[in-house]
Amino acid sequence: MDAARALFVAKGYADTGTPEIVAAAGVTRGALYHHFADKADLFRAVCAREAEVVGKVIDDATRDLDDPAQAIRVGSVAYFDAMSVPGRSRLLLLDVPAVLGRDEATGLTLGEGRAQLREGLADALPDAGGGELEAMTDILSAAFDRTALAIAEGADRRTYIDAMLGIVERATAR
Amino acid sequence: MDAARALFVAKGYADTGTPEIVAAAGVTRGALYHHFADKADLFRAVCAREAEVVGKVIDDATRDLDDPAQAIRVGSVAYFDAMSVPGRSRLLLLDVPAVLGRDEATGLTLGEGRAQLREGLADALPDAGGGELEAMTDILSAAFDRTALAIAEGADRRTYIDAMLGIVERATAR
DNA sequence: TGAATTTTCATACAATGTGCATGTATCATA
DNA sequence: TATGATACATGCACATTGTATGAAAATTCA
Repeated sequence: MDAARALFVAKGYADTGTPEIVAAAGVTRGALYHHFADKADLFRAVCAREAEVVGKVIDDATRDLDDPAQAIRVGSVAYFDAMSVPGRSRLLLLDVPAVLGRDEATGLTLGEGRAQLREGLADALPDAGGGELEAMTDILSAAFDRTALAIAEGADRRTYIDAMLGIVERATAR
Repeated sequence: MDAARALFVAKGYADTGTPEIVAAAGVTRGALYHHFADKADLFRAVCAREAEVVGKVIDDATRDLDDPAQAIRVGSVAYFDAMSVPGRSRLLLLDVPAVLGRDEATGLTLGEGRAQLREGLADALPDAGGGELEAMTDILSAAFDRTALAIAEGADRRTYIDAMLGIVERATAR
Protein backbone atom coordinates (compact mmCIF):
# COMPACT_ATOMS: atom_id res chain seq x y z
CA MET A 1 0.00 0.00 0.00
CA ASP A 2 2.92 2.37 0.64
CA ALA A 3 4.40 1.60 -2.74
CA ALA A 4 1.03 1.98 -4.41
CA ARG A 5 0.42 5.28 -2.69
CA ALA A 6 3.71 6.69 -3.88
CA LEU A 7 3.06 5.68 -7.47
CA PHE A 8 -0.58 6.75 -7.52
CA VAL A 9 0.48 10.12 -6.20
CA ALA A 10 3.32 10.52 -8.66
CA LYS A 11 1.60 9.34 -11.83
CA GLY A 12 -2.09 9.10 -11.15
CA TYR A 13 -4.26 6.00 -10.96
CA ALA A 14 -4.60 5.32 -14.66
CA ASP A 15 -0.91 5.62 -15.47
CA THR A 16 0.20 3.31 -12.68
CA GLY A 17 0.30 -0.38 -13.50
CA THR A 18 0.09 -3.22 -11.07
CA PRO A 19 3.43 -4.67 -12.30
CA GLU A 20 5.05 -1.39 -11.37
CA ILE A 21 3.45 -1.40 -7.94
CA VAL A 22 4.47 -4.90 -7.00
CA ALA A 23 8.00 -4.32 -8.31
CA ALA A 24 8.33 -1.31 -6.03
CA ALA A 25 6.91 -3.28 -3.12
CA GLY A 26 9.11 -6.31 -3.76
CA VAL A 27 6.24 -8.74 -4.09
CA THR A 28 4.43 -10.36 -6.98
CA ARG A 29 1.10 -9.65 -8.59
CA GLY A 30 -0.17 -12.85 -7.13
CA ALA A 31 0.24 -11.44 -3.64
CA LEU A 32 -1.54 -8.28 -4.67
CA TYR A 33 -4.54 -10.07 -6.09
CA HIS A 34 -4.68 -12.28 -3.06
CA HIS A 35 -5.16 -9.32 -0.72
CA PHE A 36 -7.20 -7.07 -3.00
CA ALA A 37 -10.03 -7.87 -5.34
CA ASP A 38 -8.65 -5.73 -8.11
CA LYS A 39 -6.64 -2.61 -8.80
CA ALA A 40 -9.49 -0.32 -7.82
CA ASP A 41 -9.81 -2.17 -4.52
CA LEU A 42 -6.17 -1.50 -3.72
CA PHE A 43 -6.72 2.12 -4.66
CA ARG A 44 -9.70 2.24 -2.34
CA ALA A 45 -7.69 0.85 0.54
CA VAL A 46 -4.89 3.34 -0.02
CA CYS A 47 -7.30 6.26 -0.17
CA ALA A 48 -9.33 5.12 2.81
CA ARG A 49 -6.21 5.09 4.94
CA GLU A 50 -5.25 8.50 3.60
CA ALA A 51 -8.68 9.93 4.30
CA GLU A 52 -8.69 8.47 7.78
CA VAL A 53 -5.55 10.39 8.63
CA VAL A 54 -7.14 13.61 7.42
CA GLY A 55 -10.21 12.97 9.49
CA LYS A 56 -8.11 12.31 12.57
CA VAL A 57 -6.15 15.54 12.14
CA ILE A 58 -9.34 17.54 11.96
CA ASP A 59 -10.80 15.70 14.90
CA ASP A 60 -7.73 16.26 17.04
CA ALA A 61 -7.63 19.95 16.22
CA THR A 62 -11.28 20.59 17.08
CA ARG A 63 -11.94 18.13 19.87
CA ASP A 64 -11.84 20.62 22.68
CA LEU A 65 -13.61 23.48 20.95
CA ASP A 66 -17.12 24.32 22.04
CA ASP A 67 -18.00 27.18 19.73
CA PRO A 68 -19.15 25.70 16.39
CA ALA A 69 -18.05 28.79 14.48
CA GLN A 70 -14.58 28.54 15.90
CA ALA A 71 -14.58 24.81 15.29
CA ILE A 72 -15.24 25.48 11.61
CA ARG A 73 -12.39 27.97 11.40
CA VAL A 74 -9.89 25.81 13.22
CA GLY A 75 -11.09 22.65 11.50
CA SER A 76 -10.74 24.31 8.12
CA VAL A 77 -7.13 25.20 8.69
CA ALA A 78 -6.47 21.71 9.99
CA TYR A 79 -8.06 20.32 6.85
CA PHE A 80 -5.89 22.46 4.60
CA ASP A 81 -2.80 21.45 6.55
CA ALA A 82 -3.66 17.79 6.33
CA MET A 83 -4.39 18.04 2.62
CA SER A 84 -1.06 19.75 2.00
CA VAL A 85 0.80 16.49 2.35
CA PRO A 86 2.25 16.08 -1.15
CA GLY A 87 0.00 14.18 -3.48
CA ARG A 88 -2.79 13.71 -1.01
CA SER A 89 -5.14 16.22 -2.57
CA ARG A 90 -4.63 14.83 -6.02
CA LEU A 91 -5.32 11.38 -4.69
CA LEU A 92 -8.44 12.22 -2.73
CA LEU A 93 -9.91 15.05 -4.77
CA LEU A 94 -9.08 14.24 -8.36
CA ASP A 95 -8.69 10.51 -8.77
CA VAL A 96 -11.08 9.19 -6.16
CA PRO A 97 -14.25 10.73 -7.62
CA ALA A 98 -13.36 9.54 -11.11
CA VAL A 99 -12.25 6.02 -10.16
CA LEU A 100 -14.58 5.17 -7.29
CA GLY A 101 -17.48 7.42 -8.15
CA ARG A 102 -18.85 10.36 -6.26
CA ASP A 103 -20.84 8.25 -3.82
CA GLU A 104 -17.80 6.53 -2.41
CA ALA A 105 -15.87 9.77 -2.65
CA THR A 106 -18.16 11.62 -0.28
CA GLY A 107 -18.42 8.67 2.05
CA LEU A 108 -14.67 8.43 2.20
CA THR A 109 -13.14 11.86 1.88
CA LEU A 110 -14.97 13.67 4.58
CA GLY A 111 -16.14 11.33 7.24
CA GLU A 112 -15.42 13.67 10.09
CA GLY A 113 -14.89 17.04 8.50
CA ARG A 114 -18.16 16.99 6.66
CA ALA A 115 -20.10 16.11 9.78
CA GLN A 116 -18.49 18.92 11.71
CA LEU A 117 -19.19 21.38 8.93
CA ARG A 118 -22.79 20.35 8.92
CA GLU A 119 -23.00 20.75 12.64
CA GLY A 120 -21.51 24.20 12.46
CA LEU A 121 -23.95 25.19 9.78
CA ALA A 122 -26.86 23.79 11.74
CA ASP A 123 -25.81 25.85 14.70
CA ALA A 124 -25.45 29.03 12.67
CA LEU A 125 -28.67 28.51 10.74
CA PRO A 126 -31.15 27.12 13.23
CA ASP A 127 -34.15 27.76 10.98
CA ALA A 128 -32.77 25.83 8.02
CA GLY A 129 -34.40 22.56 6.98
CA GLY A 130 -32.56 19.29 6.65
CA GLY A 131 -32.49 19.48 2.88
CA GLU A 132 -31.15 23.00 2.81
CA LEU A 133 -28.53 22.07 5.36
CA GLU A 134 -27.46 19.08 3.36
CA ALA A 135 -27.20 21.15 0.18
CA MET A 136 -25.23 23.84 1.95
CA THR A 137 -22.86 21.27 3.42
CA ASP A 138 -22.38 19.60 0.08
CA ILE A 139 -21.72 22.82 -1.79
CA LEU A 140 -19.41 24.29 0.80
CA SER A 141 -17.39 21.12 1.15
CA ALA A 142 -16.77 21.27 -2.60
CA ALA A 143 -15.49 24.79 -2.06
CA PHE A 144 -13.23 23.53 0.73
CA ASP A 145 -11.92 20.83 -1.55
CA ARG A 146 -11.10 23.26 -4.32
CA THR A 147 -9.32 25.46 -1.84
CA ALA A 148 -7.22 22.57 -0.63
CA LEU A 149 -6.43 21.57 -4.20
CA ALA A 150 -5.44 25.10 -5.15
CA ILE A 151 -3.15 25.44 -2.17
CA ALA A 152 -1.58 22.08 -2.89
CA GLU A 153 -0.96 23.20 -6.47
CA GLY A 154 0.95 26.24 -5.32
CA ALA A 155 -1.68 28.94 -5.00
CA ASP A 156 -1.14 31.47 -2.24
CA ARG A 157 -2.22 29.80 0.95
CA ARG A 158 -3.22 32.90 2.87
CA THR A 159 -5.25 34.35 0.01
CA TYR A 160 -7.22 31.17 -0.58
CA ILE A 161 -7.84 30.45 3.08
CA ASP A 162 -9.02 33.99 3.69
CA ALA A 163 -11.33 33.84 0.71
CA MET A 164 -12.73 30.48 1.76
CA LEU A 165 -13.24 31.38 5.39
CA GLY A 166 -14.83 34.64 4.30
CA ILE A 167 -17.34 32.76 2.20
CA VAL A 168 -18.27 30.44 5.05
CA GLU A 169 -18.44 33.28 7.52
CA ARG A 170 -20.79 35.29 5.34
CA ALA A 171 -22.84 32.24 4.49
CA THR A 172 -23.40 31.55 8.16
CA ALA A 173 -23.96 35.13 9.34
CA ARG A 174 -27.64 35.78 9.83
CA MET B 1 -17.44 11.94 -31.67
CA ASP B 2 -21.16 11.36 -31.15
CA ALA B 3 -20.60 7.66 -30.59
CA ALA B 4 -17.71 8.37 -28.26
CA ARG B 5 -19.72 10.87 -26.29
CA ALA B 6 -22.54 8.40 -25.75
CA LEU B 7 -20.17 5.72 -24.54
CA PHE B 8 -18.06 8.01 -22.37
CA VAL B 9 -21.24 9.24 -20.72
CA ALA B 10 -22.66 5.78 -20.22
CA LYS B 11 -19.56 3.99 -18.98
CA GLY B 12 -16.95 6.59 -18.19
CA TYR B 13 -13.68 7.24 -19.96
CA ALA B 14 -11.68 4.38 -18.50
CA ASP B 15 -14.27 1.70 -19.18
CA THR B 16 -14.81 2.69 -22.78
CA GLY B 17 -12.50 1.08 -25.30
CA THR B 18 -11.64 2.43 -28.72
CA PRO B 19 -12.83 -0.79 -30.41
CA GLU B 20 -16.22 -0.18 -28.85
CA ILE B 21 -16.30 3.41 -30.01
CA VAL B 22 -15.41 2.71 -33.61
CA ALA B 23 -17.86 -0.17 -33.74
CA ALA B 24 -20.65 2.13 -32.64
CA ALA B 25 -19.56 4.75 -35.13
CA GLY B 26 -19.27 2.28 -37.99
CA VAL B 27 -15.64 3.04 -38.72
CA THR B 28 -12.32 1.40 -37.91
CA ARG B 29 -9.67 2.21 -35.35
CA GLY B 30 -7.45 3.31 -38.18
CA ALA B 31 -9.84 6.14 -38.96
CA LEU B 32 -9.92 7.15 -35.31
CA TYR B 33 -6.16 7.31 -34.97
CA HIS B 34 -5.94 9.22 -38.22
CA HIS B 35 -8.10 12.04 -36.88
CA PHE B 36 -7.04 11.98 -33.22
CA ALA B 37 -3.63 11.59 -31.67
CA ASP B 38 -4.85 9.13 -29.07
CA LYS B 39 -7.85 8.21 -26.99
CA ALA B 40 -7.39 11.18 -24.66
CA ASP B 41 -7.31 13.48 -27.66
CA LEU B 42 -10.67 12.19 -28.81
CA PHE B 43 -11.96 12.66 -25.30
CA ARG B 44 -10.66 16.21 -25.31
CA ALA B 45 -12.43 16.97 -28.58
CA VAL B 46 -15.72 15.54 -27.31
CA CYS B 47 -15.52 17.52 -24.08
CA ALA B 48 -14.43 20.73 -25.77
CA ARG B 49 -17.52 20.61 -27.97
CA GLU B 50 -19.65 19.89 -24.95
CA ALA B 51 -18.17 22.75 -22.97
CA GLU B 52 -18.58 25.12 -25.86
CA VAL B 53 -22.30 24.47 -25.89
CA VAL B 54 -22.51 25.24 -22.18
CA GLY B 55 -20.60 28.46 -22.65
CA LYS B 56 -22.90 29.49 -25.46
CA VAL B 57 -26.01 28.85 -23.40
CA ILE B 58 -24.70 31.04 -20.59
CA ASP B 59 -23.62 33.71 -23.02
CA ASP B 60 -26.99 33.78 -24.75
CA ALA B 61 -28.86 34.02 -21.47
CA THR B 62 -26.81 36.91 -20.11
CA ARG B 63 -25.94 38.86 -23.22
CA ASP B 64 -28.43 41.66 -22.72
CA LEU B 65 -28.09 42.01 -18.97
CA ASP B 66 -26.35 45.07 -17.62
CA ASP B 67 -26.47 44.46 -13.88
CA PRO B 68 -23.61 42.11 -12.95
CA ALA B 69 -25.48 40.75 -9.95
CA GLN B 70 -28.44 39.83 -12.10
CA ALA B 71 -26.09 38.43 -14.72
CA ILE B 72 -24.67 36.08 -12.12
CA ARG B 73 -28.13 34.93 -11.05
CA VAL B 74 -29.41 34.40 -14.56
CA GLY B 75 -26.13 32.94 -15.74
CA SER B 76 -26.11 30.50 -12.86
CA VAL B 77 -29.51 29.12 -13.73
CA ALA B 78 -28.49 28.90 -17.37
CA TYR B 79 -25.41 27.00 -16.31
CA PHE B 80 -27.43 24.55 -14.25
CA ASP B 81 -29.84 24.08 -17.13
CA ALA B 82 -27.05 23.45 -19.59
CA MET B 83 -25.34 21.02 -17.26
CA SER B 84 -28.56 19.07 -16.79
CA VAL B 85 -28.22 17.46 -20.19
CA PRO B 86 -27.79 13.80 -19.27
CA GLY B 87 -24.21 12.77 -18.80
CA ARG B 88 -22.77 16.17 -19.39
CA SER B 89 -21.88 16.89 -15.80
CA ARG B 90 -20.25 13.53 -15.35
CA LEU B 91 -18.24 14.13 -18.48
CA LEU B 92 -17.12 17.65 -17.68
CA LEU B 93 -16.91 17.60 -13.91
CA LEU B 94 -15.78 14.10 -13.04
CA ASP B 95 -13.81 12.63 -15.91
CA VAL B 96 -12.21 15.73 -17.41
CA PRO B 97 -10.23 16.76 -14.33
CA ALA B 98 -8.94 13.23 -13.82
CA VAL B 99 -8.12 12.47 -17.46
CA LEU B 100 -6.94 15.83 -18.76
CA GLY B 101 -5.77 17.38 -15.53
CA ARG B 102 -7.08 20.35 -13.66
CA ASP B 103 -5.30 22.88 -15.86
CA GLU B 104 -7.09 21.84 -18.99
CA ALA B 105 -10.25 21.35 -17.02
CA THR B 106 -10.46 24.96 -15.91
CA GLY B 107 -9.43 26.22 -19.33
CA LEU B 108 -12.12 24.13 -20.92
CA THR B 109 -15.07 23.86 -18.59
CA LEU B 110 -15.70 27.47 -17.87
CA GLY B 111 -14.43 29.61 -20.66
CA GLU B 112 -17.33 32.02 -20.56
CA GLY B 113 -19.05 31.34 -17.29
CA ARG B 114 -15.95 31.74 -15.22
CA ALA B 115 -15.08 35.07 -16.80
CA GLN B 116 -18.57 36.34 -16.15
CA LEU B 117 -18.47 35.18 -12.57
CA ARG B 118 -15.19 36.97 -12.07
CA GLU B 119 -16.61 40.11 -13.60
CA GLY B 120 -19.60 40.01 -11.33
CA LEU B 121 -17.39 39.52 -8.30
CA ALA B 122 -15.12 42.38 -9.37
CA ASP B 123 -18.15 44.62 -9.63
CA ALA B 124 -19.49 43.63 -6.25
CA LEU B 125 -16.12 43.81 -4.52
CA PRO B 126 -14.35 46.81 -6.01
CA ASP B 127 -11.70 46.89 -3.32
CA ALA B 128 -10.58 43.30 -3.79
CA GLY B 129 -7.16 42.61 -5.24
CA GLY B 130 -6.55 40.45 -8.30
CA GLY B 131 -5.36 37.51 -6.26
CA GLU B 132 -8.32 37.58 -3.94
CA LEU B 133 -10.65 37.87 -6.89
CA GLU B 134 -9.06 34.92 -8.60
CA ALA B 135 -9.27 32.80 -5.47
CA MET B 136 -12.89 33.76 -4.95
CA THR B 137 -13.72 32.92 -8.56
CA ASP B 138 -11.94 29.60 -8.34
CA ILE B 139 -13.58 28.57 -5.11
CA LEU B 140 -17.07 29.66 -6.09
CA SER B 141 -16.88 27.99 -9.48
CA ALA B 142 -16.10 24.75 -7.67
CA ALA B 143 -19.24 25.32 -5.64
CA PHE B 144 -21.20 25.91 -8.85
CA ASP B 145 -19.82 22.71 -10.29
CA ARG B 146 -20.81 20.68 -7.26
CA THR B 147 -24.27 22.16 -7.42
CA ALA B 148 -24.62 21.20 -11.07
CA LEU B 149 -23.38 17.70 -10.30
CA ALA B 150 -25.77 17.27 -7.40
CA ILE B 151 -28.73 18.40 -9.48
CA ALA B 152 -27.73 16.11 -12.32
CA GLU B 153 -27.56 13.25 -9.84
CA GLY B 154 -31.10 13.80 -8.71
CA ALA B 155 -30.82 16.24 -5.82
CA ASP B 156 -33.61 18.73 -5.41
CA ARG B 157 -33.01 21.42 -7.94
CA ARG B 158 -34.68 24.28 -6.12
CA THR B 159 -32.99 23.56 -2.82
CA TYR B 160 -29.53 23.41 -4.30
CA ILE B 161 -29.95 26.46 -6.51
CA ASP B 162 -31.30 28.48 -3.62
CA ALA B 163 -28.43 27.43 -1.42
CA MET B 164 -25.85 28.19 -4.08
CA LEU B 165 -27.28 31.56 -5.03
CA GLY B 166 -27.55 32.42 -1.37
CA ILE B 167 -23.88 31.74 -0.88
CA VAL B 168 -22.89 33.91 -3.82
CA GLU B 169 -25.25 36.66 -2.76
CA ARG B 170 -23.85 36.78 0.73
CA ALA B 171 -20.30 36.52 -0.51
CA THR B 172 -20.82 39.56 -2.71
CA ALA B 173 -22.84 41.70 -0.30
CA ARG B 174 -20.61 44.34 1.27
C1' DT C 1 2.54 -35.41 17.10
C1' DG C 2 0.68 -35.99 12.69
C1' DA C 3 -3.04 -35.10 9.47
C1' DA C 4 -6.08 -31.86 7.51
C1' DT C 5 -7.14 -27.44 6.21
C1' DT C 6 -6.64 -22.77 5.49
C1' DT C 7 -3.78 -18.93 4.33
C1' DT C 8 -0.36 -16.87 1.57
C1' DC C 9 1.69 -16.32 -2.03
C1' DA C 10 4.28 -17.31 -7.06
C1' DT C 11 3.78 -18.62 -11.86
C1' DA C 12 1.46 -19.13 -16.09
C1' DC C 13 -2.17 -18.01 -19.13
C1' DA C 14 -6.09 -15.92 -21.57
C1' DA C 15 -8.32 -11.81 -22.90
C1' DT C 16 -8.36 -7.14 -23.99
C1' DG C 17 -6.83 -2.66 -25.25
C1' DT C 18 -3.55 0.81 -26.97
C1' DG C 19 -0.59 2.87 -30.29
C1' DC C 20 1.96 2.42 -34.44
C1' DA C 21 3.51 0.75 -38.84
C1' DT C 22 2.30 -0.61 -43.17
C1' DG C 23 -0.43 -0.73 -47.30
C1' DT C 24 -4.06 1.15 -50.32
C1' DA C 25 -7.46 3.96 -52.53
C1' DT C 26 -9.10 8.54 -53.42
C1' DC C 27 -8.31 13.22 -54.34
C1' DA C 28 -6.01 17.53 -55.51
C1' DT C 29 -2.53 19.66 -58.22
C1' DA C 30 1.13 20.97 -61.22
C1' DT D 1 -0.41 12.34 -66.50
C1' DA D 2 2.80 12.18 -62.75
C1' DT D 3 3.20 13.40 -58.00
C1' DG D 4 2.11 14.13 -53.59
C1' DA D 5 -1.22 14.56 -49.85
C1' DT D 6 -5.27 12.88 -47.53
C1' DA D 7 -8.19 9.35 -45.53
C1' DC D 8 -8.70 5.46 -44.25
C1' DA D 9 -8.24 -0.23 -43.29
C1' DT D 10 -5.49 -4.03 -41.62
C1' DG D 11 -2.27 -6.21 -38.88
C1' DC D 12 1.21 -6.36 -35.26
C1' DA D 13 3.91 -5.53 -30.99
C1' DC D 14 3.52 -4.47 -26.48
C1' DA D 15 1.52 -3.72 -22.06
C1' DT D 16 -1.96 -4.60 -18.63
C1' DT D 17 -5.60 -6.80 -16.23
C1' DG D 18 -7.76 -10.56 -13.93
C1' DT D 19 -7.83 -15.45 -13.14
C1' DA D 20 -6.54 -20.23 -12.81
C1' DT D 21 -3.29 -23.40 -11.09
C1' DG D 22 -0.18 -25.07 -7.80
C1' DA D 23 3.11 -25.02 -4.01
C1' DA D 24 4.82 -23.68 0.50
C1' DA D 25 3.94 -22.05 5.01
C1' DA D 26 0.99 -21.48 8.84
C1' DT D 27 -2.82 -22.94 11.56
C1' DT D 28 -6.25 -26.07 13.39
C1' DC D 29 -7.54 -30.13 15.20
C1' DA D 30 -7.86 -34.98 16.41
